[in-house]
Amino acid sequence: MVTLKDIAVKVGVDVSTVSKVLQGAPIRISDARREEIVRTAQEMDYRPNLMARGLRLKRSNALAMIVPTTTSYLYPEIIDGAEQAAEERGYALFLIKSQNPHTRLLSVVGHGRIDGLVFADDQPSEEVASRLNSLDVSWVCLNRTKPDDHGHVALDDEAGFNAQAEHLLKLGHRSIVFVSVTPSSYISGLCTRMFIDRMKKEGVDLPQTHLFQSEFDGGQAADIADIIAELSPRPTAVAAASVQIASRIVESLRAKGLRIPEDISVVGYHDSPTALWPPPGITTVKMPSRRQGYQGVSRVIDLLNGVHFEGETIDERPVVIERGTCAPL
Amino acid sequence: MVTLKDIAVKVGVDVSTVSKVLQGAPIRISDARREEIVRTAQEMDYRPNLMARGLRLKRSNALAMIVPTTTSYLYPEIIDGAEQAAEERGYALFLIKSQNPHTRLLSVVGHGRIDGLVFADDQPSEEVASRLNSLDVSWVCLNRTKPDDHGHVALDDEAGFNAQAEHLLKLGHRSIVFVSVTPSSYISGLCTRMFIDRMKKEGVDLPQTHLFQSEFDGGQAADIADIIAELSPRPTAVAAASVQIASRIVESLRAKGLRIPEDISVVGYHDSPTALWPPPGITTVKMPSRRQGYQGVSRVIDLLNGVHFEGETIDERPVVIERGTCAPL
DNA sequence: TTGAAAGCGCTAACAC
DNA sequence: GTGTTAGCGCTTTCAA
Repeated sequence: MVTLKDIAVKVGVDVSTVSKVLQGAPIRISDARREEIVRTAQEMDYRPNLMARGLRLKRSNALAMIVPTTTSYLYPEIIDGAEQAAEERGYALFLIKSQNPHTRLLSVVGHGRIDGLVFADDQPSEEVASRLNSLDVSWVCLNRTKPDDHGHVALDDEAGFNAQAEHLLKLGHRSIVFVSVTPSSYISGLCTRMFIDRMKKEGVDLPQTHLFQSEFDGGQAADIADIIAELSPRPTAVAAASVQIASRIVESLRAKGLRIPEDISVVGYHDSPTALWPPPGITTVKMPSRRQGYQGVSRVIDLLNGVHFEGETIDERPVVIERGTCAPL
Repeated sequence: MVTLKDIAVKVGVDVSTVSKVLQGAPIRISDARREEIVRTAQEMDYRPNLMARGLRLKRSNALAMIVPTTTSYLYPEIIDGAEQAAEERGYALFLIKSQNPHTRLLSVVGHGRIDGLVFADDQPSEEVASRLNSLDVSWVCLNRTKPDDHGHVALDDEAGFNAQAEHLLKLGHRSIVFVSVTPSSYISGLCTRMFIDRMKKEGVDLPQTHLFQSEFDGGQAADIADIIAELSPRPTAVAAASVQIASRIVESLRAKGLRIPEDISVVGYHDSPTALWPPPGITTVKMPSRRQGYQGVSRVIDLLNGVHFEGETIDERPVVIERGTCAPL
């Protein structure tokens, strides 16, 4: 392992000089010296000892993002955004599989090993949260279980479900089914309301018989599709709060002999590889998940630098990705 | 932040004494003292500074596992096993999303931040491998692209495809299709051969027309199912090298009006949540992936402790999970 | 322009 | 039984 001292000895200067030069600190030094130091460091493949630096600076320059066990298809995008932000700001980003309770998390994050955390899935319990604070670990959540919690980086689901509703309305649909997700966050519990409200503005009422609930991964979607197929009069469109649900519904309705989108239009929510099945894919509302990951990391780093932060909603516009499961009435 | 010194001052002893007591080192000290030190540490919620310890010991006690971008369904099991091993041996385990090339990996692993790596997906390039070695980072791979590479923790796919073949043979099938995966590792390139060899032992020959290749995630499976359905005489069983492929084939064959398993039996490879679709799920060969993750981490830790390691094949037996897509001829 | 020195929190060899 | 001491590699203040 090559240290600052090795370089210092080789060049014939003091370690502190090498340290300053390598950091690009604004010191006055002859260009020749500076160049020689930099070159020598490269030649020797010098890599700073992060433990020593961390001990001195009380900073590890490492972040971790907690992601769920189930390989839910939203996370690759979030992770990509998060990694980009981390890289841009010179931080290392690790992933930790989320587990409940988060007790093991504390020993992994440890003391000084990780500067900040992004909870991409669930949220820390009161106890874990206060331990994190006492360990001086900054953290933000991407999901919300309560409206007024510790700083969050949330998606604008109101805009998302608005966009979904508008897409169907624009195509002329008025007899619509909405399949929400089992509440797992503050927002998912409200999605039915958001969708209904937007519909009501257009004078479209959704009766109770047109409201369903499924697991995010599409668990009960097949049963729901059975019921939808039997409704009379048959609705002309189905909006689902996840693309997995939409995908399953398309499969099930087709299996019953219904044509999608000719007989019924189907639209999902969020975009992911799942949305490509069945081919040529599900029409869906793409939310700015990548950006959410990016901002999550950015905000944690800001917190570390003393920049206060109350919470944030990503204002990038939702985009309807048309893949052929929606048609005009 | 509370340090050893804080405790030492409070109790009225030296830091080194506190250090030794808290590590449970075999020193002679009065029980009263020892008890007081331990109690005080607890009361003050002492947490060792991992940077300081790491600097001193030249060990971070942290490992990372490289997992692929695509949320392939095998990984949850591998990760679970890996985390268990890490926890048992007192290591923190982080996940890093695999990326090609691995250049960013080096800066994330840094110098001293991570003691060892498990590559769960691909393998490091020559260059990255040599950098890791020069950084004194131990590593193992779970996959193999070459037969005689740096120490691996591999699955016994020979036994796996044997078990798959035997299951179909035992049910009386003799006209069989095999769908392999696009080679991504040393083993996956050989899977067709393993299956065929086992079949040949029983006097069953697979003609070229009965051999297909698909992406691991089932990409081309629908097209392949189309061809299978038209084969004449129609084969009585399909063996696939992934459960995703099997799942897609079952769906496609059923969509064409064939009954599974009455008309054709289908068996997958590996087990995962995907195997539950379509209900009640796909009959498959479960490989010891959990164990593979566990051993991967164990071996890295062994390497760190100077225990040499050439490579290993998990000898836990593959198990056929019967879910109803296979029937006797 | 450059160097000396202190110290981050911890461990371990050695002294008493 | 317990304390002294040195040092891991780095940064930063202060001195020259």
